[in-house]
Amino acid sequence: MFEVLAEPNRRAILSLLVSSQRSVGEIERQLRMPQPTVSKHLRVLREAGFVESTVDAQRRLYRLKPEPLQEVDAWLAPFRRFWSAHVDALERHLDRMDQSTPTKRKTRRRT
Amino acid sequence: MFEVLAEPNRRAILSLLVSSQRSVGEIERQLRMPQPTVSKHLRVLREAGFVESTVDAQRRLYRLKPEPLQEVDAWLAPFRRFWSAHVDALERHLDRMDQSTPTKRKTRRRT
DNA sequence: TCCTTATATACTCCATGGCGCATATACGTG
DNA sequence: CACGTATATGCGCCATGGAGTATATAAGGA
Repeated sequence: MFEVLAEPNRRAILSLLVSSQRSVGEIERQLRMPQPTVSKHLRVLREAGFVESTVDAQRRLYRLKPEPLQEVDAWLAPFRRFWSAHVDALERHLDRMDQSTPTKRKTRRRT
Repeated sequence: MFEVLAEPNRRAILSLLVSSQRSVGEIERQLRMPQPTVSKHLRVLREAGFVESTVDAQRRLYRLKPEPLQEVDAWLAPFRRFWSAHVDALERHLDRMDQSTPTKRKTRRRT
């Protein structure tokens, strides 16, 4: 999942599709990348469930599927808790930097 | 950034650090990976700003830094809008699947 | 049917990156 | 200062994956 997103062109395709579905040719033109490249990346995205396609004459219309990105979002959840919990920690940190009153630290942090 | 996250061991390290900081040895033991591997991944994570370390005798204590993951979170934002907007779209889709009344589609989709 | 458009696939080349192993560096301790 | 512990780095090997080029497949139109 993250490997799929690691490729810049693929992220570009996803970002392009977020507004509306597109044909391969449209993606090719808007992102200025060769057609085989687009098709290959679409294949990867499709097999990973990031996009799906429907046939429209000779065109294929590709559109986003939410699930994989939702999983990424879910993976991020614990870290979101982490960084919101550390808004306070920053304050505590700044407090700790106040070495001018070096009283014995009582809230000692466990390792 | 996504390339850094593409590596499973690195994600494991991050997930481990979310609860508290750890030394290299602790990570090594808890994730059952050889020490050079841990150090190398930590290097990548450090250079990408995902973690930072402080010296504690011969140990290095590594802890999370929120910024890069917050960027990932930010990248995800437009897609979040997309999938919440498509709760309705799902209903419309199911509606469209009702092929039992195949009248000429009037809401023809623009490309 | 032939030609054009649209998309997918096959193949080769090359760069990148992870791993294992050995080794270097740094610090604390007897 | 010698030794053990903790961590970092260097090197060689190998697999993976992206780019480019050529070609295959499929559908529409004259």
